[in-house]
Amino acid sequence: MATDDLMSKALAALDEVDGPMSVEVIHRLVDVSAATAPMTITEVADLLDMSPHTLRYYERIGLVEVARDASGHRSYDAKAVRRLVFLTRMRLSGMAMRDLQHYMRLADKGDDTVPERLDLLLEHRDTIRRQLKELTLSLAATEYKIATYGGHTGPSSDEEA
Amino acid sequence: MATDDLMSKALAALDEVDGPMSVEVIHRLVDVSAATAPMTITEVADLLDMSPHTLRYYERIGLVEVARDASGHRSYDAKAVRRLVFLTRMRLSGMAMRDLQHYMRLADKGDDTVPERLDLLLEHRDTIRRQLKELTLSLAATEYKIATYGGHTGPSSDEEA
DNA sequence: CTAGGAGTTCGAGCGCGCTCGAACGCAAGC
DNA sequence: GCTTGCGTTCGAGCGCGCTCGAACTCCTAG
Repeated sequence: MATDDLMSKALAALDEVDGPMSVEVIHRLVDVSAATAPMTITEVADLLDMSPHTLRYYERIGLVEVARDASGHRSYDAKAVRRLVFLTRMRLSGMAMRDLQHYMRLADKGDDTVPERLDLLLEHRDTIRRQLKELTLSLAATEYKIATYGGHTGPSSDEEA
Repeated sequence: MATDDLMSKALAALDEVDGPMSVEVIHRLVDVSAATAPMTITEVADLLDMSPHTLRYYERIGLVEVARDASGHRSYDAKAVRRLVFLTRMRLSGMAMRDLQHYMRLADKGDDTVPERLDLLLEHRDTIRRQLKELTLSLAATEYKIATYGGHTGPSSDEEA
């Protein structure tokens, strides 16, 4: 089973599945750029498919700053929402909270930190690539096992190897 | 950016990275089939790149049964090692402990449970496929962001969106 | 005036998958 | 005999990323 073989298998898999929510979510995230008016916590939560609890959590660990309205309620302006979209996207792709904190501290420091941020992104990209490769192998292994079961439905020769 | 475009990008990524350890680990796992003599806990731990602590943990949550030698030390026979290889592979591919427990309970019940186990595997395969798709999108998003930074190194137009 | 609902802060708790430490057992080597 | 080293059991702790509940405030509708 050559590596290229695995690749094509993985690709085929990707084509087969029409990601029920993931794709949709990302698309939704992309479209938020149009957001203008400040939003309430529940609106943002609904938009990003997360709980208000989590939004408050993100704020308290310093990932995002959020203004308050007259009565002390959070008011998410476009910038905050955009940042949360970015955060969500990165979290979805498996970036660790501590890395996001790091990244955001840099972002808050200004444009001088762009190169450093770029480094973080490049590193993250490599991480994703590694994950992709591992998952592809896992897929192959799982499909092999499935074939073992599906191939001959007789008694298993060796009790779960 | 069409989906096929993303696909090819992901594929290219897969080709670029030569997984420093993941591939190697899997290969090693595959080759263990030759194992014959009972092994000590540290030998198995070294083989599978995990700690003795973790091996004991796997045993105590019922994933695997391990015999003891005369002085009460664990003695991993070929069957146990094979099972651990399988477990490791599945864990690496992200199967949850509770699912593995379920699967192993079934395996211990005998061949009647093969269809049910097959279902679990099929489900897991779909999970991996979904993850692959999500990661591919994440990769695209990250590369887009990188391009944003790499493209023009001037002041960021909108402070981390 | 009162009840409801949405928001607030704060600190604690949870599920996962380990990870560790303390206290002990056993066999080999000096 | 005694240390060294590898193993044992048991229960507790940890890092992550939330998740929840209690107690409170504020605004609105009836």
